[in-house]
Amino acid sequence: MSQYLEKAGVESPGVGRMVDFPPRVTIIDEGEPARSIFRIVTGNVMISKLLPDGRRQIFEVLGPGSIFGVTPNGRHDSVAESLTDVRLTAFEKGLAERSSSFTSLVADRLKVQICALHGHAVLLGRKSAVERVASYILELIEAREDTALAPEGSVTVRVLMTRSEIADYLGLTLETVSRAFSQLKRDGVLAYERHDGLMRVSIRRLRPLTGTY
Amino acid sequence: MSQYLEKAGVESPGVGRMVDFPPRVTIIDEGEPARSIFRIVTGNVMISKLLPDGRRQIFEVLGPGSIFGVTPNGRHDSVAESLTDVRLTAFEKGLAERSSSFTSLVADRLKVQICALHGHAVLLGRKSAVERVASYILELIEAREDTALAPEGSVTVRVLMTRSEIADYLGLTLETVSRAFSQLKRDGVLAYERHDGLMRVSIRRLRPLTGTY
DNA sequence: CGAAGAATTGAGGTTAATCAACGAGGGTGG
DNA sequence: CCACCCTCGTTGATTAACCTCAATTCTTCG
Repeated sequence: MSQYLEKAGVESPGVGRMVDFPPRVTIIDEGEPARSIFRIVTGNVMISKLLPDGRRQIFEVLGPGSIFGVTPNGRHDSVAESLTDVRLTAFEKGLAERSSSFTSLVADRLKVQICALHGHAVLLGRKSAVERVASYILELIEAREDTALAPEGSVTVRVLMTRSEIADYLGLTLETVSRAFSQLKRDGVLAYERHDGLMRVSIRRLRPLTGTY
Repeated sequence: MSQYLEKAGVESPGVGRMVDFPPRVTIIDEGEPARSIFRIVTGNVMISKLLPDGRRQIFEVLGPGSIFGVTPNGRHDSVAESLTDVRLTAFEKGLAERSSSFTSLVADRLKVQICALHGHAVLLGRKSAVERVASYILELIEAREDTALAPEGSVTVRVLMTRSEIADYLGLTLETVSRAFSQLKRDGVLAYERHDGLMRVSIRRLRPLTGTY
């Protein structure tokens, strides 16, 4: 387990303890014995796997309410790392498994995750580079809290991941991701000047490019 | 729901009813309202999604003991079709959700599935064509019932899927899959003459080609 | 035996990866 | 405060992997 977990733990027995992490630190390492199940209170967490030669695949980017650290055997099969500042609730594994209300909460979340993984498999197996990036941006838009505004017009999103992280999420190289962004910009699908992650997106133009609709 | 389900149903109340399907028929269609949860007794089931333009991605091939037809909302998000002759147990959704023992069985299976989907995402996002096919064959070997024999030597496996189905599973074209098989054959990793799916595989030579170890 | 579906193989094209250079922004230390 | 460095992003040139199109063979089944 990480250093941060030990330091930041605030006991709150029976409910789970609060834990905080700074951006881009490892929360769970692959192969580690599974002691806790985590629930995201605020922030984002990336779940990934590393091949022995260094290739990485990120398969999920989780937000508030999501659960991670669940495994079939007693050992974590993937890496979890913070993308932003993160606040988590950590539940002791054995304890959590005996609570039926908790179990059904976990089961519900797993169903949502499986759904998302199915969609991501389609993206990885069957979509072109531009389709992948377009799908990614649409995902960002749909994940926003203020989901109300402008369902079909233009919206502003903040891209928190680096080009390299997006590449590892979409099964591309960072250069290809960058080129796809540039093309979408040229085509008037999205607009940005500074490299601060903020971009204005035309949903109407974006949606047809995702391959899904 | 499919025609077969209605015809073949054999009531066995409280436990779930038995249902049989011939090979390569649709068990669940995408978008269909979710009424039942299925458990495989014998045979194999493929879970896939179709893009509007016809591109298909198969993300799981399930065997005995596996569960499918579980969704977060009340609607199926993917297609389930039989690969072989299949015998299933169908559980009424509402009923199943009220049984806590059933819920925890489902949860356990979902965890295993998520694990498999993670591995498959790595394959789709980061592996070469030959690595994908090698991984696929290794998967077949590990899924066999008679898993005892020859842990490191040569084994015989039966490839049930067509090249086209394998391609849709591995995110490739059927030609690329065929070429990968041919290459593995040339390199002495596997051997076969007839196109009946039976092949002799050297696990020792196969494993290093999967990219995972 | 003929037809249809599946697998193989070849030739050529396209997409994305690789290799490489450069610019912008942010932080650190002199 | 400024120079430097480092990371991140962008873009160009080239290469490699995989896809597409096409022809041929194998297998099964009526």
